[in-house]
Parts: sequence; structure tokens; C-alpha cells
Amino acid sequence: MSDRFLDDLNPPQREAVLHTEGPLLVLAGAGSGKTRVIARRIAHIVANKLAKPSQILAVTFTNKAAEEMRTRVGELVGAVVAKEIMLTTFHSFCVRVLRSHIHHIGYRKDFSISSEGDTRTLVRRILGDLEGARETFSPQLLQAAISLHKNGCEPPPPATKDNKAAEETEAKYKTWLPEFLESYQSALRAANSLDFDDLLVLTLELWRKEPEVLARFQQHYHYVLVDEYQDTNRVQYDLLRALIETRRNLCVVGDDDQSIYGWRGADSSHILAFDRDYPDAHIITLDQNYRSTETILAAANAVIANNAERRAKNLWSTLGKGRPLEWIVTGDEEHEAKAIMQWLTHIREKANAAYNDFAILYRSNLQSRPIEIALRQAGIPYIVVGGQEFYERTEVKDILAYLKIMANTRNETAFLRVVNMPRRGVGDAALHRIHELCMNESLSVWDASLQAMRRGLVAGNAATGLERFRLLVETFRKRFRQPGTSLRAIVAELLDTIAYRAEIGRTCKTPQQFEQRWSNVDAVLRAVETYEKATNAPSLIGFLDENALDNDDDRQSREKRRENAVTLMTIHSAKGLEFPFVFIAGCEEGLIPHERSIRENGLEEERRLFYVALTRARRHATLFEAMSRSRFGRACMTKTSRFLAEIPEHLIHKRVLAARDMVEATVAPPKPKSKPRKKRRPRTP
DNA sequence: AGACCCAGGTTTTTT
DNA sequence: ACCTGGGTCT
Repeated sequence: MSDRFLDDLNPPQREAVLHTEGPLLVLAGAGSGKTRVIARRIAHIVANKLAKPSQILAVTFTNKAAEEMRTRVGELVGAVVAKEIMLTTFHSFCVRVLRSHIHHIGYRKDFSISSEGDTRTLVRRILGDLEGARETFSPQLLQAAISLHKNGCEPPPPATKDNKAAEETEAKYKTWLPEFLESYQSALRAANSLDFDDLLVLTLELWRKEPEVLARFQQHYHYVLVDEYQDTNRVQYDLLRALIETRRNLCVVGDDDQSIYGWRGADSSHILAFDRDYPDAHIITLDQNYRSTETILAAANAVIANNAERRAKNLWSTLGKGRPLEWIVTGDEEHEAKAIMQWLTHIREKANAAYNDFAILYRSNLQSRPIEIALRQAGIPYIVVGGQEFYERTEVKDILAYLKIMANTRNETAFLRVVNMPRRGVGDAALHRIHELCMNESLSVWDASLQAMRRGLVAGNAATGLERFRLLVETFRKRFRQPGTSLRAIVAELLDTIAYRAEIGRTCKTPQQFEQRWSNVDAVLRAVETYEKATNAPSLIGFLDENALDNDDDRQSREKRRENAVTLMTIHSAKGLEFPFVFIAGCEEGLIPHERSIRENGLEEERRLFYVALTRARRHATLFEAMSRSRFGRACMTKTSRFLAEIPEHLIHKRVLAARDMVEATVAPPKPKSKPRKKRRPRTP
């Protein structure tokens, strides 16, 4: 029974591994070996045959975390066994449940997952149909409202500029919103599509309506683990409660100080009140930090101590004092970027560090651009994590729309995107008539398009084009269902059939542009290929699911990080990671704390975010501030983030780089004579 | 139908 | 500053 999985664990960590039966809360401070504990715990269950690997469910929030966990578990029990463990994100887990049981609640098993972009398109379209509200309410506000509504939160009232109109608008919004939400949901349903929130909400609905389906899952999973429990929202919380009701072997791991997803409905009261939900819960606190220097922890502790809503704890470490934090004041964002680049170069040389020892963190994705430019100019290899532009590209959207409609003909967004691409003569007039038929007779676009032709509502060019389109979709739909042929080959054939290369050529002016766009197409083909190689029984739907929930861009950047490159990412996506050297850019009021977030989620969440950023650092943290930053194209003076004042002075060293000669200012005092060379190949996305 | 131009909004964070 | 969408012109 003794096992090697207990070696080199401290007493509370060991306890967390061994306490397998009944509800358990592990309060795991930043860097306290949380992932290690979860991995060991799973390995312990497997090795002692407390359950089969497949009877363990370990849920994380991000794919990154899931992959990390799979690797760590794999190192302990072997990759083959690790594969059997249900180690996944909430959303992927729910997709699996729904793909086999959703017919109980009136959807078809070939449902599409509506991406953020698809959802936006749909919202716009509905907004166009509903008279009156288009000018008042923005699609983006409504998208947020939909999500909050589905997660059982009260959607915020629309932000209005003048107070006088506010009340009026708000009243109008209140009466109008339910109507909108209903239209939205019925449109999705008609398209046999689920948005991200539906994946969770409908799983819960399924379980509530079909207790015997739920019972099967309850029977199946003997042990359930949840990472980052502080990030669970109401629906996830309910799903967990339902799932573990009979066996009650629920282990949740989290840190209330790292709850940074309140804006999408995460509710840290779940972790704060775990022992209320489960009175027999065992609680273990891990507060020894194995990651950071004492100085970094002292700074982070001092900052987070200003929060009132928390389970008080104090991280400690024995890794020595290390160096004080650095606070570098720069002129504007370009100067900041340059200072980051120089400081990075300086540290790298002094500490003989590798590029992937560095992370540059920021509050918002838009901060990455100037930094990218500076790094590229200096020939420093870097990767940017996140920012979803890949999936916003026309070519990618086009191809995926084709694939989506072949997987699920009812997918209206996909239909509308490609029915006339390339041109088939199906114009607005024909589509308008089809749309009316959809509305009047509750048909999907696909069925309506057939009816419209049969009844002669569309004729001539449009009818021929529509017919060709339908035939194309049906032909390839069959091809995709035939087992045996490679997905990639079918997709390539599809592109051939629609002469997509020519279509791109037609709309491109320069050869460079053509190359660029065709390379996007190629990237999709490669993504199909990668998926196919990595999957046992590849299918079109499987590919689309993976792409909706864990896109290829994410996967690639995870791989690239292992190469030697500096990582640029938001603080949110840095959670769970660690780097010897961390730079935090844009430490200014309005950015962190973000002005909008202060309003909507409160200051404390922003402070937690800052805390997360600081605690990513192992050896050293540098905070950058620009005195002026352009907003909407206009340069604005900034104020230092209030969080910097919360760091005790003796822990931080401030440097102000002069305002004018800053372009040539050297951050590192004795500059090595060698100017950065442009020889190294920069990473271009 | 398609190309072009202007106005207006935009910038939080993720599955 | 940049992108999108709508409107207009060809």
C-alpha cells in the first residue's frame, strides 16, 4: 500500500493524496504544488486499484491545464493508462455526454457548436429581424447578456452615456430582452446548434429530465476531481453536485485568491462555502510555496491582504530572498516595449537565461502589438498566446462553414455563409424568401431551401445555384460518412470542387496577399491532418468539436512554448503557469485595475489578477508602466496602478527612464557593446 | 453584383 | 488607429 507517489510530498500534500473518500477541499495557494498533488492523487487511486482509470473524472477549466495534467499523470502511470482517465475540461466533458444523449431533450446528435463568431453573426441577424432595438443595443452587450442569463446571473443593464436616457433605455431593455433571448434560443435550436453555455446548461437539463441517464454517470465515476474550483460558475457547480451525489468522492482544489473569472459567472463563494455544502468535508491548506522567492511572495501577500473577501492565508517559501522587484517607468507604450526588450536582453545575458524563461504578461490582448514589434526588431523569438485572430480569418471561416453544414445541414449560420460562396447566383432576394419560409413554417434553412425550390419561390439562376449547392453538400456529406477515406483528402477535394484557390485568386490584388490567404487554407488542412493523426476514430464532427473547444492555434502555441521563445500572454491565460522571469506590462490605472472591470466585477477581482501575475514569477518580477498610452488612437496621460503602492517599498526598486531621450535610453546600466542583431528568425504568426 | 468610401464604434479577460 | 458595416456609385 505504501507507494512511491508519496515520496517528496510535504505532510499536507500527502494528506491530500491519501484522503480519497468523501468530500475534500484542498486550498492550494499559488505555487504550492497543486498540480503535483492532483497528479499524485490520481496515480495513487490507479496504483492501489481503488478504481479503474476510466472511472476517474478530473475536470479542469482550460485545455492547457488538462494537457498539463495529462502529461504529469502520464509520467506517473504511463501514457497508456493516462489516456483512459477522463481528464478534460467541463465543456469537452459535456460535449461527450451530449453527443450520446442529447436526443432526450429534443436536439439531434449531430448538433453544431456555435463559436463566438457564429454567435455574434446570429445575434446580429436576430437584431436585424427584431424591429426597433438595433440602434439602442449592441450585439456585444447582448452576447454578454445571453451568457450571463444562461448562467443564472442577472444581465447588467446597458451602459448609457447620459443619465437622463439611462432610465428610459433600461426600462425598454428589461421588457425587450426576454423576447430577444427567446428568439436567439429558438434560432439556435432550429439550427440544431449549441453555444458554449448550452453545452453546460443542456447537460444539466438532460440530467434533470432523465434521471436514469444521470444515474449511469453517477455509477460510472467513482472519483471526481476539480481543479481551479474557485472558477466554477453556477451551472458547473450544479453539474458537479448532481454527478457526485451518490458516491460523494469529490475532491476540489483551488485558491480563492486566484478567482479571476467572475466576469463569466464564476462564483468564488463556492470554494468559500464548500464546508457548508458538504458538512463532512475535509479541508487541507497548502501554503508552502515552492515557486517564488521570499521577496516575490512578500510583495504578493502584501497586495492580496487588501482584499476582504478571502480565506486568509500567507504563503511562505524557503527559496531565499532573491532580488527586489523592479518597477520601470517608461514614456509611452512603444518606449515600454523597447524597455521590455532591453531589460529582457540584459537579464538574459546576466543570468544566462533562455528565452523561454521569460513571460511578458498584460491585462489586455491589445497590449501585445507594440511589444511584438520591439521583440521582432531585436530578433528575439517570441510566441503570442491567445488572441483568436486565426479563427476570424475569412478563409478559415469559409472552410469551417462548409464542414459545419456537412456535419449538420441545419446549421443556418454556416448555410448563409457559404450558400453563395463561390458565387452561385443565390442572392439576397432568394435568401429573403427562404428566410420567410423558415419563419412561417418553422423549417430549418436547409429544408426551407428545398421547399422554396419545389414551390417555385426561387427560380432561374438562383434555383440552379441552390440546386448545385444542395447537391454539393449532400455529396460530400456522404463522403465524410464513409469510413476509410482520410478526412484531409476529402477536405482537399472539397476545396478543389468549389475551386477555392481560384476564388481566392479572384479576390486578391497582390501575390503576397494571395500567398497569405492561401496559407490560411493550408493551415486548416494541416489542422485536419493533425487531428486525424492524433485520434483513434477520426470523424468530421470530432474534428469540429476539437476545433470549437481547443483550437489548433492553442495547441500549436503550447508546443512552441517548449521551443526557445519568450511567451507573451494575458494574465488570465498565465494562470497555472510559472516562469523564472516575469514582466508585467501596463501597470496603470484603467488597465490594471481595468476601469470596466472595477465597475462590473469589483476591484478585488482585479487585485487577484495582479496577484496571479506576481505569483507566476520564480526568480524575479519586473513591473512596467508607461506615462502615456494611446487610447482609441489618442495619447492619454496615465496614472500608476494603485496596486504598486500596495507593495512595501523595501521590496521594490523604481527606475524612471527619462521622457525624451528614452528612445535611446538604456535600461541596463553597462550596456554590452553588441547591438541586437537581426539575424535570428522572428516568430511570425 | 461588386468595389469603394465614410462614419462610427472600439478595447477585458475564455470555453 | 483600426476595423466593420452600411450606403453609394459603377
